[in-house]
Amino acid sequence: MTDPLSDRPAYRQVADRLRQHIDSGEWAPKHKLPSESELMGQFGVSRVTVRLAVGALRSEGLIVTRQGRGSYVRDREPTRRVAAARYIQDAGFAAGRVSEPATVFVAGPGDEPSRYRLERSFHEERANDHVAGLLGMGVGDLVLERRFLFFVDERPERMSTSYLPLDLVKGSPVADPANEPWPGGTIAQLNSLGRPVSRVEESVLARMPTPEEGQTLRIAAGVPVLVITRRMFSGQERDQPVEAAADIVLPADRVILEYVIDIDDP
Amino acid sequence: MTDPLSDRPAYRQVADRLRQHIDSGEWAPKHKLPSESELMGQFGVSRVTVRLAVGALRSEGLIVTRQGRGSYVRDREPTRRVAAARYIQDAGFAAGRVSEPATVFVAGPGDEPSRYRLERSFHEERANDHVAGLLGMGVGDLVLERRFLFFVDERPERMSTSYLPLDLVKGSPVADPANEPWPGGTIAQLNSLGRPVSRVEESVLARMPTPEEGQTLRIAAGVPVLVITRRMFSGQERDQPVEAAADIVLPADRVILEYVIDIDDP
DNA sequence: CAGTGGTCTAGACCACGCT
DNA sequence: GCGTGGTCTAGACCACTGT
Repeated sequence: MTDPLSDRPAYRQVADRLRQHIDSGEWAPKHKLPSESELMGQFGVSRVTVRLAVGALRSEGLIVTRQGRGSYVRDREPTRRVAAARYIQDAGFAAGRVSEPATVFVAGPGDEPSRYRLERSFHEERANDHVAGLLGMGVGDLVLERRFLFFVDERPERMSTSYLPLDLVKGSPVADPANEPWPGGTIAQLNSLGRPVSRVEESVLARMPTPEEGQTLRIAAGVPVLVITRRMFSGQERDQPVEAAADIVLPADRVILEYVIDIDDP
Repeated sequence: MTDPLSDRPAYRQVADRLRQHIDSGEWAPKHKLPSESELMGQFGVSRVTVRLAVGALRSEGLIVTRQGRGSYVRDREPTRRVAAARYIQDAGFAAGRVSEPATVFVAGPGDEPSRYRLERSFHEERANDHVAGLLGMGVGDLVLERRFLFFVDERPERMSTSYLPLDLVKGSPVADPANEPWPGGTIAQLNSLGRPVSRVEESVLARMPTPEEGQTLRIAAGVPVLVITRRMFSGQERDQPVEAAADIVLPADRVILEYVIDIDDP
């Protein structure tokens, strides 16, 4: 029963009570919540009120709801740790100092189901404001735009759009989608073009997914995306050229980003 | 008017149409949406349907709604860039090589309104699983737990809980809340204890805020938080001790994190 | 005061998932 | 078939914001 004398609206009271069960661990992940009609009876409220409460928990990312089945405490799926150190390993691989690149792709389709899978499409485009700003070039300059959709175990796990100056890659193997996935990734590709990467800059933000992102990456309600904007530089001087840039979108319930900041006394 | 023949539910059709106006830029930030009764008339649907549509846009972080006033296209507030390089600067400051720490606090209250403000509370606690794992100590070991709430221009902007091994700081100026804010932050504090920081590790995730976080940090609906888990190390060997750890919660609409990965050939 | 969104009710029909 | 959530309606009263 809800307390009609309380200032707190009924749907919040219901949400609070359900949240307690979840936060306390009494209802573990995958636990099924009472059905809407059961909640109507338990709390003596209408269906709309129950649905407001359940909707609030869904927006908080605490539960998932499936039509015809019910609402369940969200299953915290195993998260992949995405370490920035992978760039260092890829650079070592590209230079021949390390035997393995950071990410191993299984190119499939083979007889075995492939653990990793990649969709991609390449287009020549003219740089808009955003891209021109990233690459340090002029608006309207030609770039190779590459869209990738990366799966792990048939789950979409990363969506990215990458930009390369067209005059850098035109006619090279890098511009051929058939060469993807390329062992060692973009760093190895730039290395093959005679532009060894010396520095990578990433800026990270989080927001709710657009409807399209939600659909493509199969993101549940109440789950944000992490957006990484990445720039790669070669050479040691200031005002280094930007060799490549990318916007990377990751479902936030499946990844943790890891960074190491070394503090070296000079 | 909505299309009743379409498979797409009426409330989604309404949301789609409103979203178009926003995505196209036709409705700029701060633009007022039509009132619920106007939308009922324009689309020929009931109020519940209108509210479902508006609620969807709110969950996507596209609009904010204020009772008695209306719904508005969300104003993208200026974001603060939080650069990991601040640790390097703070370390330089602590070592006396750099004259300014990365962050300058105005301790207020003075006659001038303070641009930065800090609330803090210190407690001695026993490490739970999470804290023990972070600091590499045993469960139940004593730690100094410090809670900080950091404001910029009277807007809450960061909430953090920091952990230090109690035997490291007990009786030192670091354990005295009156010494906050400490120029150069935790890095300078560890330096003063004879533990110069050589490496910082951060892991970053995003999720929706808990109701408490939403209230404390004044986060609008549809805005996630970035959560940084930070560990600081001193010394050069492997199996270095963890000198300090912190969980940092940031509203995702106000910050962008920046990281640099240097790739140095050995 | 009028206009706005916030909450809530009772009732209806539909679509999906499982047995 | 039955129970589940998904969508939708008409109507009501309240709380807040501004004139």
